[in-house]
Parts: sequence; C-alpha cells; structure tokens
Amino acid sequence: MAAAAIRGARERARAELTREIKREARRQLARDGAQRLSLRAVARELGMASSALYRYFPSRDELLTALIADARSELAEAVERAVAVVGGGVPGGDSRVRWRAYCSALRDWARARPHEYALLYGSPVPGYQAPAEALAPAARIPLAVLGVLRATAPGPAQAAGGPQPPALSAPLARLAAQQAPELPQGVAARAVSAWTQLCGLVGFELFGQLDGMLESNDAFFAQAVEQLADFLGLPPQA
Amino acid sequence: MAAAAIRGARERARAELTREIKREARRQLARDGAQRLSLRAVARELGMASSALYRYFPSRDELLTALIADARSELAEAVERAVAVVGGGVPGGDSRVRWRAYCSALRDWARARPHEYALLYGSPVPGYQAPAEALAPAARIPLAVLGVLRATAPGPAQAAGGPQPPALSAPLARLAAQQAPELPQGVAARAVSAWTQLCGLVGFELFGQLDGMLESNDAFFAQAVEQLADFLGLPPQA
DNA sequence: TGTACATCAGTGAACGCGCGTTCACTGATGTAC
DNA sequence: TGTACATCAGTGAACGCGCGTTCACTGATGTAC
Repeated sequence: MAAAAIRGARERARAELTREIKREARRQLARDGAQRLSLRAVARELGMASSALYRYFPSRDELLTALIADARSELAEAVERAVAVVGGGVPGGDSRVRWRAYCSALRDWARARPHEYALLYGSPVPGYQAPAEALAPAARIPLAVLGVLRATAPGPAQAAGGPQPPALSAPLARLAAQQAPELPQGVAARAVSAWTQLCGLVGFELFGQLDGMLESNDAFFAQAVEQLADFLGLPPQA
Repeated sequence: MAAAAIRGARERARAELTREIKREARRQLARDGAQRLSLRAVARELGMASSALYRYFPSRDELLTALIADARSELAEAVERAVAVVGGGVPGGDSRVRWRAYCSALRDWARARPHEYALLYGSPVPGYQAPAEALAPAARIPLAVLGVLRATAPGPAQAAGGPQPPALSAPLARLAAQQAPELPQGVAARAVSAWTQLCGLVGFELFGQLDGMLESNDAFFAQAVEQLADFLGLPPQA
C-alpha cells in the first residue's frame, strides 16, 4: 500500500514532467514554428540538461509527434464542440448555422495558433516523417462535418446532376457509416470536399497568400462558407 | 567595339554562372525542399568554393528569393498557356473547358514540383521573410482565371442571391480591370475565391492530407473542379 | 525496522555535423594612356 | 602595340553558431528479504 503509493508518486512526477516538457515545447512551437523546435532549447528553458529529456522522449521527432497528436485532438474537440453547441443536437435543425459554427471554429483555432495549424495542414516538415499512424485521429476533424449534416435532406445541389462524387476509401467510409449511418455515401464524400476547400481558405489567409488582394478577409471567408454550404446542399437559413 | 565585345564576354560569363547556380539550387530545392537548400551544397556540387557564390548572390535568402520569382513566373506561364491554348481565345467559347484546363495545369505543375509549389503556396519558410515585393507578379496566377471567364455571361450562381462577394483590394481591382475590363467586379472576386479553394485542394493532395481518405484523388479533384465552375457561374459544357 | 541491492532521474562533457558568412589573398581579365 | 594600373572572380582557411545524440557518472528513490 505505502509502496504502491510511493511508486505512484514516482510515476506521477514522471507524468508531470512529461507534461511540462510538452507544455514548454508547445510554447516554443507556437512562437517559432516546428522547424525551430529544439530539444536543447526546451531543456534550457526548463533548467535541465538536454540529455535529461531523453528519459522522456526517445528523440526530437517523437516529441514532435506527441505535439502533433495533442494539437490534432484539440482542434477536433474545438470543432465538435462548436457544432454540438450551436445545433443543440436537434436533427434537421439549422444545419447551415452548424456549418458556419464549424467553419468559424476551425478558422479561429488556426488563427490563434498558426504554427500548429501549419504543422497539421501546411507543407510537411522536412526530415520529419509522420509515423504510419491510424487514420482515425486525423479523420476526426473532417468527420465532424457529418455532425453538421445530421438529418439534413439532400438539397438542390445534390439533386443537380453533377459529376460523380468521389468514393471514400473503405476505412473512412466505415468511420462515416459509424458516425452517421443515415447519410448517403455521396454526402460524406462532399463533406470531405467542402472540408478540404475550407482548409484551403484558412491556410491561404493564415500564410499571407491573400495579403493585399482583398479588402476584407472576413467578408471573403463568409462568402466562401455560404458557397460551400450550398455545395453541401444545406437549406438557406430559416 | 572590341572592348565592348570583351566586356560583353565577361558579363555573359557572369550571367551564365548565375544561371548555373540557380539551376543547381533549383535541383536541390526540388529534391530536398527549401529548408534544406544550402549555399555550401550548391557550391560543392558546382565544384567551387562556397565563398565564391557571394559574388553572385549576397546571401542565401536572396538566392531563395530569386528561385521563388522564377518558379512563380513559370507557373504563371503554365496556366496562362493552358487557358489560351484550349479556349482558342474565342470569347464566350467554352469557358468550362478553359477552367478545367487551368485547374489541370496548376495541379500538374504542382505535382511535378511539390517542393516548389510548397514554397509558393505552402506554409512559410521559417526565418525567411519574403521581401515586400510588388503585388503584380504574385497576382498573375489568380488573374489568369480572368482569361477563363472572358466574355462569359453571368450564370445562375451569380443570379442566385448569395452573400456579398468580397471586395478586391484597390490595386488588385486595378489589375483586374486592366486585364478584363468587361467583367463585373463580383466576378473577379469570385475568381479569387475559386482559385483559393483550388489551391487548397491541390495542396492537400500534394501534402498527403487526403492519403487514405479517398479511393481516387483524380475523381475527387474532377468533382471539385466542376463544383467550382458552377460557383463561377460557368455554363454547362456545350 | 534495517540492510543490501536494483532501478531510475538527471548531469556534464564530448562527438560530429553542417551551416552562413567574412576575410585576406592570388591571378586573371579588362582599361587608359 | 606595350605598359601600368584597376577591377573582378575565385580560393581556402577560419569564426561562431546551434543542433541531436551518446556515454560514463552520481545520487536519490524504491524493493526484497
């Protein structure tokens, strides 16, 4: 019992320092970007020898991987929360409002943490190879769009005979069916498409590609959001 | 005369080596990405002392800037050519076909040179600050979309009362008016929007964000291209 | 409760790397008279 | 055409930087009897 408690103490200390390291690493990531993230700088800031970090992370890349995973689930939670709060979970409720909430949440998260957004959705960090991880955590963010569409009748855009919607991969289709079994296949595929384009807008705004082109990024974003809503077949706002 | 010819020889030699340096730098850029581009490696490959490069470029960043400018105008030429060739310059001709040509040209260029595309439209290179350059060269690429729209009657998408199109900045509006005076304001703004989303799609495909999500990136891309054509109000293919 | 041992956290020095940039220099190329 | 000088290209050594990672070590924390 006492032994267990003490062992617990050691483990708790370890867990705490692990968190501290990640916290500091994330601060530096937010400030300087992923390529500048260095174990030595983190150790310096924490007042310990750089070699000590190797007790916690086997390499710089593993630390980076942990940060990516954290950022990813943080963003996933942000968009899921935004959709849930606005829609009130009412199926068939105002799906366009939910879509706006999703888009704003993603954009706000990105603008508050440009370097972390770049890590998730920007060009890959050179020399860093993401581990062949599960699809599921990464897919959580686009899949949250399904929460937007929940119980939405296909609108005019779907009715219009466009080109074939792209087929989802089998694993992603399985995830989608699990999350929203009532939605037809094509809708989920369109969701991926809309989501991709949304990220394109956010990335361009964030990385300064639009600087000097437009009077107002807000108006630009708002218009694109409505356009994508149309594409998704969401009814005009009630 | 002789003196002028000789001085010309020296200058020609200088111009040639400048080109050689850029060529080699670009090879390394294509192979390893911008962050890995190093003056020393370029010099090594060219068989000269690294200090010699400083006769040609005052710093690594200046070299990178030159490469960016080259890549930019190369891409601009690619899309302009694609639009011109397909449309045959016939105003009111099949603008949807021209739009497809634009999209394919951009995508193909990007897939052939992912690192250079990342340099133009990916997350910014850390520590590298693009010089406050003119808007014009960067805007050439989205402005080429105006060549797609040339003399296209506003289609249903424009007619539908969407949200306000974003206002172009004054300098960009001036460029647009110069390039295609007959187009209404809102159309040019939509062109920027469609172009941004197109780049979002290309970037996501390129940087592996879609890996494992879809059965076919080609089908995905094709569908999105048609959707954006609808958004631009292009008539269905004749 | 006390002692002998094993585990673990953290240290500090060191290795080896590659980089951008500077500097004094050598020789060749061009210029002026 | 020939000579004295100026300009320029290119060299090689060096400076100083920061990095990831390894390694032998010390001392504290936990464990088994």
